Amino acid sequence: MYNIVMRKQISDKVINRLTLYHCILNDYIDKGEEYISSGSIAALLKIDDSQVRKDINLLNNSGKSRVGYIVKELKKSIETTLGFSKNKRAYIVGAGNLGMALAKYGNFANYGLNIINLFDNDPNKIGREINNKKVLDIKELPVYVWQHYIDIAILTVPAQYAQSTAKFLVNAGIKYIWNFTPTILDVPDDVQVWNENLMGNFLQFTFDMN
Amino acid sequence: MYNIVMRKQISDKVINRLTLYHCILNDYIDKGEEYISSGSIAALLKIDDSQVRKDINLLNNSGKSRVGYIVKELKKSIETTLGFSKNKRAYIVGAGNLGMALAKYGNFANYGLNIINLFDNDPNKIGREINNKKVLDIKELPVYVWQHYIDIAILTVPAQYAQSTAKFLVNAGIKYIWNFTPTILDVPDDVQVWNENLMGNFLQFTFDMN
DNA sequence: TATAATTGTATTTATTTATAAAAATAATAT
DNA sequence: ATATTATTTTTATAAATAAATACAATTATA
Repeated sequence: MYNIVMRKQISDKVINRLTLYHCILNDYIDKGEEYISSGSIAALLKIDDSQVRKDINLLNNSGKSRVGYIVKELKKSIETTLGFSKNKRAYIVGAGNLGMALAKYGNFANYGLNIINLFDNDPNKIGREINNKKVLDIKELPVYVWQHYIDIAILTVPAQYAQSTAKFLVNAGIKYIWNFTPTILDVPDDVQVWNENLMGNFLQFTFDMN
Repeated sequence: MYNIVMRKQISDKVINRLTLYHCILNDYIDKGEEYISSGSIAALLKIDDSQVRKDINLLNNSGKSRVGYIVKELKKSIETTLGFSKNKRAYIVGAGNLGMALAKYGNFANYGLNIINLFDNDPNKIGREINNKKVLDIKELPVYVWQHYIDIAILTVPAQYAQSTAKFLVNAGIKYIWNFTPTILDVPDDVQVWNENLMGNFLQFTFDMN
C-alpha cells in the first residue's frame, strides 16, 4: 500500500482570507482567548461564516461543536500552511522613503522574511545603514545575488526606473519581484511579480465614495 | 422621452484590473504610443485578452478594429470612471516610518488624494513638517475632522494601538480607514476599512516557492 | 433530557473567466 | 480601383470558480 500525500489545492482568495484570519488570531491570543468560532471571525471580516469554516477545513484542523476552534492550534495551522517558517531572504532595491520604511519595518521576520541588504545607485545613500542592513551599490547586486542565493527583490525605485531595474534584476537571477512601483513590469514567464499597486487599491477602496 | 443614465455596476475585480491597465497606459504615453490593443495589455498582465475587452466595454469607450484603443482616450475613461478627479482629502494617523514615507510619496495627488496633515501622540514628532504637511497632536484630530470635513484616515500606528486608534477615529467622524496595520479592525457597519495587509500579500506571493 | 450554539458538508446560486463566432476595418495583393 | 487577407473589436455562449444557503450532526450547559 502506498502512502499518498494529498496536498490540497489552495486558491489565492483562500490564502488571502487565511492571512486575515491570522491577524485576528493574533489579537485573540493577546486578549488571552482560548477558543474562537467561525461566526466571530466572519463578523469581523463581514463575510459568511460557512466560508470561514470551508477555508479552515482546507488546513488539517478541526473544530469542536459548540466551542469553536482552538486559537493557538488554528494559528499554527495557518502558519504551517502559508509557510511562515520557510526562510525567505530578500533585497530591497531602491533606498528611498518607502524602501527605508520597509527596511525599518520590524514585522517581516515574524513572517519568515529576512531583508539582507538594500541597494541603490545614489552615492549619498550607499554605505548608510538602516536597521542593521547596509545600503550597497546596485552595481554589486549581481555578485551578491549569486553569492547569497537571494531570489526575492522588493522593488521600491521611482516609477521611471522600474522597468529597467527589473530587467537588471532578472538578468542577475532574481525570480520573485515584490513590486511597489505603479508600473506593470515586463518580465520572462519564469519570474513572478506581485504588484502592490497602492494607488490602485486606494481607488478601489474609495470607488463608492459620494 | 426620458434621459436615463445607466451607471453600470463595476465589480471590485474589474476596478482592480482597470487600475493595472492605467499603469500600462501611462507607460505607453511615456513611450509615445498612440494606440494599444487588448492583446498587448493582456500579455503584460498574463490574463485573457477577452477579459481586457470586456472590462473596457464597461467604460464608455470603444476601440477600432485592427487598430486597438486610443491610449489617451482610454486612460481618460479609466480616470473618469475610477474618480481620479474627485477631490479626496485624508489624514495620516501615525507619523512613524511608514506614515512618513507615505507623506513624502509624491504620487498621491495624481490620483486625487490630498494628504492634509499627519497626527501622532509622540511629542518629539508633533510640530515637525514632512513634505509641507504638519504633524499635529492626535488629541486635536476630532476638531480638525469637524473643521475640514475630512473623512479618510490612513492608519499607520503600531499594531497594538490599531484598534483603540480606530475607535477614536470613528468617534471623531472618520468614515474610511485605509489600514496599513496587520490588524482586523472592529468598526461600525457604516465605516469602510481597506486592509492593506502587506505581509499577507507577501505570503500569498511566495506561497508557491520551493 | 431538552436547548442552544457550533461545526461540517451538500446543494444552490452567483460571479468570474474562457471560448467561440460574428462584424468591422486597415493593410496587402492583384 | 477592387478584392482578399489578417487583425482586432464586439457580442454571445459555455465553463469554471467562488460564495451563500440550508441543514444534519455534535456537544456544552441549564
